[in-house]
Amino acid sequence: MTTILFVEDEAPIRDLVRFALSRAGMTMLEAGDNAEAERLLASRRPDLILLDWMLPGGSGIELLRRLRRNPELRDLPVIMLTALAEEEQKVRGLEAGADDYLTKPFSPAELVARIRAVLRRATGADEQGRLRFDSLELDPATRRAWCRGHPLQLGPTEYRLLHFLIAHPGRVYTRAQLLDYAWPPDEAREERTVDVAIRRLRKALEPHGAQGLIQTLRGAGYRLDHA
Amino acid sequence: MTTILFVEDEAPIRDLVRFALSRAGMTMLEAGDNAEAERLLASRRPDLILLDWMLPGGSGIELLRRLRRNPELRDLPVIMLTALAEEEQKVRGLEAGADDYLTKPFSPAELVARIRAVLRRATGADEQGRLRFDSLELDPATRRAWCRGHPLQLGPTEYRLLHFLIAHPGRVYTRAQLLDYAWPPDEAREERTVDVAIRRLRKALEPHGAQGLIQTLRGAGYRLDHA
DNA sequence: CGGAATTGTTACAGCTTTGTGACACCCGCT
DNA sequence: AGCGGGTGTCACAAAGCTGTAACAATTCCG
Repeated sequence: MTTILFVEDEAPIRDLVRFALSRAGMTMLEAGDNAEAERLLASRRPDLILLDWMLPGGSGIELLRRLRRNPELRDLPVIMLTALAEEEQKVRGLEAGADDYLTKPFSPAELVARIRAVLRRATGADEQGRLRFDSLELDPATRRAWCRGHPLQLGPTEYRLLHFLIAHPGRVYTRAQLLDYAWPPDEAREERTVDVAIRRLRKALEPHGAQGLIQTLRGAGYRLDHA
Repeated sequence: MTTILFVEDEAPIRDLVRFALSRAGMTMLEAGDNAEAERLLASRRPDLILLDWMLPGGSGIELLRRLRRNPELRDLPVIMLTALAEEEQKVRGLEAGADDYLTKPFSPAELVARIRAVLRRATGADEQGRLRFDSLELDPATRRAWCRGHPLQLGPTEYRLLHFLIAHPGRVYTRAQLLDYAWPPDEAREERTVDVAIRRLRKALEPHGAQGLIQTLRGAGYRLDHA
């Protein structure tokens, strides 16, 4: 489920956007100001941040700057919301690292379209929101995955792991990173847990002729890459 | 047959639109004001609402807001009609959740094009406004549902749940989302409530040979999909 | 070549999640 | 007030996953 954090002080606009998002199959986290947003980000990680420019107690750009300095949150796509009269600030927003901007007033369809576009850029999904790599395909909306067109039977952990890997193909991740990114953030887990999950995932791919896609880098971690 | 509800107080414009729609193979329901529109919506479900901004006895936006709060009607696409002089109000229409708007005067071709575009984006109901998936069929207008032609005996909750699922087939929804979308928005409910409702719905489908249509995704939620 | 470190593989116990039936409550109807 | 259908919650049963440990295989390095 795609989760959007909306930082906006006016409640009616929040309601409206929540409605538009829910119709598009997304859920919304809300924050009324920067402080609240940061509190929220400490515990939850949305897929995208929708940030109003004008906020009580510090403008949105401040939050944006702080985000970009935080290694954990740096990759979060941000869409800035500006009123028509604030045209010039839009520029500053983009300079500060926003991925896109939207001028109020906007249509729900436009909002959703922008969000999808930005997310597509950020995650490498195609027009339908599907992720693809080599002979693999994964659809977050239906929570299904295929290999050469054959549906894969994946448990929750295997699915999350494949989802993460396919969204970041080619990169090497240590076991610790994978535990961070593809596991629920609850408690501590043995690093070898990852090995077993990788094994289970490989086993699920094998019967469909996808060998060697998940590579081991001795001493470093794992990587999804062409065989 | 696509049915459009046109809420508009000026008869000449109604005639004009009725003509344009009939040439495009659509039928039109008419209402002169909000009250009449709501009376109509109680018994019939159009595929789209064409809503004039200026109405005697309450502006169109009021109806729009009330629509959006009604779970049964929330998915109905709405196109707002505004006069050129009301340009700025169009903004408010979109903010209230209209899917598109049209500025008077407009050409018949433009009207039909907008309607088609919006309908394409909206849910996949057929010409009679019925929803279908696999062996299931559901008619929002009469609030009835069938499985392989056999009428289903559903309580209100089961009906709303099936309605939502069949309108969004294939997608996975968490228990929290289902509570949001298929339950009255009153108060808090236990998430396990969804399990029980799903169970009751499954039980209602079973006798008619529809097993496995409602799938459980461990750790994620439920999904309506081909077995 | 031998040993150490790293990773692959398997099995299993425990735990979390879900299915299921029962029950009490609410509400509209008679 | 009594009745009955519908709904939310709880408790228990069942199923499915997952983490861990233990052992095998592989790689690395001297």
